[in-house]
Amino acid sequence: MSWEPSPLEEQRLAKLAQLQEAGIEPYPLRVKRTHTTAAAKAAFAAAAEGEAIPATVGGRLVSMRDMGKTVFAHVEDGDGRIQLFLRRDEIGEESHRIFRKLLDLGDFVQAEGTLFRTRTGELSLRVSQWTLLSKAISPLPVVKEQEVDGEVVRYSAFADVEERYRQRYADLAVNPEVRDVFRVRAKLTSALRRFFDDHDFLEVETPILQPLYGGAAARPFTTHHNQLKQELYLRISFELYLKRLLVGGIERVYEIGRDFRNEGVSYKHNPEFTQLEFYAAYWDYDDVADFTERMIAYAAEQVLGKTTIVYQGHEINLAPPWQRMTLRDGIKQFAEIDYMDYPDAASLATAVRKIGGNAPEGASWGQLIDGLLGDYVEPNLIQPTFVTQYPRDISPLAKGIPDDPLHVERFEFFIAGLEMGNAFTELNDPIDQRQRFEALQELYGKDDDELNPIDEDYLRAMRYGMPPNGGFGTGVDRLAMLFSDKATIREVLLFPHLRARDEG
RNA sequence: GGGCCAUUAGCUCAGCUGGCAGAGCAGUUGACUUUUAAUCAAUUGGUCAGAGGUUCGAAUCCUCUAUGGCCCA
Repeated sequence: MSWEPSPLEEQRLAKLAQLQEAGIEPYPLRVKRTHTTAAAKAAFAAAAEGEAIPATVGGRLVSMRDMGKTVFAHVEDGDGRIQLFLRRDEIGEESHRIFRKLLDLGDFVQAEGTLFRTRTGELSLRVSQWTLLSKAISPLPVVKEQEVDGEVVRYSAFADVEERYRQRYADLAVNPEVRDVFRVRAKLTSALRRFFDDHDFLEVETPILQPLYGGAAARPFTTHHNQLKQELYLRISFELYLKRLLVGGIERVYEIGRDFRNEGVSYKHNPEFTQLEFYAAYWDYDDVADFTERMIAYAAEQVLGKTTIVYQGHEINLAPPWQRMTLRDGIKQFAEIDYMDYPDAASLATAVRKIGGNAPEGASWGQLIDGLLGDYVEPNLIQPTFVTQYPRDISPLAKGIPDDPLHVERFEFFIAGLEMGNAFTELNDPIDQRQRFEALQELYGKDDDELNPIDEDYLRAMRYGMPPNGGFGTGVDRLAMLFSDKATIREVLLFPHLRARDEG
């Protein structure tokens, strides 16, 4: 799509030409900023009464009030805003005229002067000289603010959800609270890394382009290496690579990175999302659960300064210990079915349909149970909860519970009615693992496109001996939603996936 | 995949049972030397998402398409 200037953009292009005619470089190379807006405010606060503090600030012009011979304007930088105060008899007639006539909201400017308070008490910069830093051609949406009883009231805004995502740069430029969401997100990932680093975990990066995919039930994206003439998949999880590293002698390992799943898009799913996985040798799933609740509480403390958070109107206490229930008890409680009374898929499907539940044709026993969990249990788990002991046939990488042929040592945890993560006592028996993979092929057949191919190299690694270990995975985006009180994953992704649109 | 809703000026939105397409902000011109949603006066700006249909006449009714939102599976 090519760009046709709008009438407003034509006006600004004309101003750009006039600036150049006046000898002003609209995109200069160098900047001479001495203070951020925050530093300027701090310097003024620290100075003695009446002391003249010189400062040069730079930022985006976000408001202008032209009083004739006097102009008030606000510039915004990464730290905040400061008001500029320009008088014709102090900056010169030509400079004054150009500022009023040829600058627009959205332009970046630099202003030099001294700090003072205006009559109404606002800390401002009395400008002696200003320069243009960058001319904006396209008009940003104009957002006006007024402080009423300490509350900032916004009048007019940039609110169209689709446009905000498609033009996130404009969204960020205009809506400061959007920038805050991504500060929270960045604090979250750095807090998680710190927690792992403090517990002797090694951060690693494993292949995103993989010859085989695995570690989760999901359809992959496929791609192609031209020179090698090789089909490749974008990873759907890190699991099988991270566990290879345990074989290699790395005892505690984690990775934070991107996973890709070729599936539907929803308020909690994006085709690419950020995953956190860790594996620790000599741990079982109880150790992992203990670590998990401490990790999330630590992150909340670091990011938000407290372990009690409010999410979509629910007050949630993240401080350990979290409640724990078996999956069987959870389903008994919320769906009023004891699935152990229905030991095969057919009878369980009948029971599910009897309570009005969804039981797709061909669903396995474990898949039916997983469906009951999602439909009946998950929405009720507002306070953090570990749901433990999962059906074996949907958990091919988890170790079985002794003397229980139907269940494995696995938990998922839920907060605010959202599935937040998944963990097991990891299966480290290469013979059992092969049988599990083969059983899956048998149970789900070749027509299930969520079924992973058997990864022979992974089995080879296991045959060298894998220490007993506990593993864990969580969606970082969902944690970011939780910590920033956002109802959709798109609000915590800078550039969420949207369908392509014809732009003419 | 199904249902409901939305799409009108750069932004936020009105526009009724079909009858000249509007407001606020932004923009433009002018006034104003401490304003802050500055104010005052004047003023520009439209492929009413796209295509087709009904009608003397469609932003408005109907059909299809596109994109998005919400709910359901």
